[in-house]
Amino acid sequence: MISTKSRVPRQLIAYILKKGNSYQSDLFIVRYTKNDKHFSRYRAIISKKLLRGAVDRNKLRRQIYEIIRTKDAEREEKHAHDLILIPKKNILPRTFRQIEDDITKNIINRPHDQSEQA
RNA sequence: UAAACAAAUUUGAGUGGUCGCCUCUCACCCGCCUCAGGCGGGUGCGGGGAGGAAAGUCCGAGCACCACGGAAAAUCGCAGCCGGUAACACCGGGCCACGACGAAACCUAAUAAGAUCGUCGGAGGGAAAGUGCCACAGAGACGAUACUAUCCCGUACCUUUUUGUUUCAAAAAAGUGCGGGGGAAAGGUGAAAAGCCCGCUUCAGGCGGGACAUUCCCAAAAGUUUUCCUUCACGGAAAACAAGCGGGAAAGUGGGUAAACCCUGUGAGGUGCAAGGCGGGAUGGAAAGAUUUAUUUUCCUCCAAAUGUAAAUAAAUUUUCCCGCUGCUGGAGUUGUAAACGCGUCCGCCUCGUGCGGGCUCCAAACAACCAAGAUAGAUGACCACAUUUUUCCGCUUUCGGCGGAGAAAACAAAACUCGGCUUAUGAUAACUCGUUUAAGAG
RNA sequence: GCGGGUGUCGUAUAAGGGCUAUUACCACAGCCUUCCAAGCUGUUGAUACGGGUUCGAGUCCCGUCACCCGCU
Repeated sequence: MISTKSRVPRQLIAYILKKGNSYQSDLFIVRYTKNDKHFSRYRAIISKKLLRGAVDRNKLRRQIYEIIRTKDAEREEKHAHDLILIPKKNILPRTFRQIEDDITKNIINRPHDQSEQA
């Protein structure tokens, strides 16, 4: 789990989902915007259609936040972003290590600024 | 007594370490307002951090706002009795000619049924207010009907017999066919047959009596509640409610189905913490709708412009939500010890009873201790090591099997204002109770 | 969080409490054709699950499960 200030504030979520830029990794749909902080903020949203029980849904969200905490927690960045991660259906059979690889390679180390310029 | 199986109740998933999350108290630091102090942010020590079902949202409440002069109707529930309770569709007790299964006395040639007893279950008012439905089969399924059998009358004169006669004709009786009528005591059908039983009688209807159910009255009563008296305690008295049981009277009706409509009694105003209150409203986001202004496009008109119509975009205006605090965590609370009464159950004793004494479970006065979840796109996770169980693969040994290594799994499932129940999911391990089976022993 | 609704062969649909549960497409088999298609004939296959009421439930009542739709 990451602290409250490292998570995207609640009132920005609707705005990011509607107006933010978007791309997909192997396991996630990602929507993001720039922010004026010196660190990136994250939020994981899991659909009730993906996992029906509340226990499984809470566990997946905690694992995602745990990966972000160990790999990216409050890292200093010049151009930080607010990111929302939405898991896709093919995340279900994956182990913790496989999810960790996908987030590290495709999301945290991705140069978001280039895609904006393009 | 032991073992196995099954059910109910209680318990609710190992240990340690690293990093990390939410919240509370205290201390320190920073910033702002003000100078008692308050607000915001940060750091550190310490405390706390999901369940028996948090679930389904099926009932009952608290709490909050809105509406409201009263009554009735409609709609939606509930349904024998007493009590527990804030309340309930929950729980406990006892009742029932309510149902199922079992036992066996009496009766009987024997069986069945039946009064009785035991166990389990029961959404258990009313079918004598009315309406509807009851397939197939069957005569008939509820204002009864007329198939078979049966009785009466008429008729045919086909058959037989008798009387009579030469014969024919005629008459009577029986049988058969046809028509009309009487009529429910017999049958087979069916889940169910005009309610049941007994006696007398008729060609057949018919008559009388009994038992049960219904209503009213009377007497007593399981049980419960309240009050009073007395006592160390046991206890006693009175009043109220009282299902069912018994007696008497009336009525003179009787198939089933009300989880069919309905009738009777009884209850319910609506919305739900996203209720509601306070603050903020600077910027921004979402939704809704309208107005104004500007631009662009289309249409009408047209030489063109302006005006008008429709659409899109932008800006402004309005409302609601998004934000912070509150409601918000202490409540009909939980745990432990446990008196007395009482229900249940087991054991012993005798005078064998609605008996006495004792043990256990439940219930529970009183006392003590504790209250430490309050998140808000929603706080408990990840990794490592060890231990237990199950399982897969590989290697060694090899009769079942054992040893070593690697991997996987270890229930159902997570608060969202708070309680009381119900229902459903799961059941490692342990405890206790009841039941069944087997084995051994005793009578 | 709150509320409403629906479950019938593989698919889409019928069925006043009274059947061996209807019809069409699909599937399978046969006929027809040189072969395929079309056509004809036949077969298989279902009341979501568990109880209750009733002589008798797809239907009535209760409880689960799955799915769908609203409010927010």
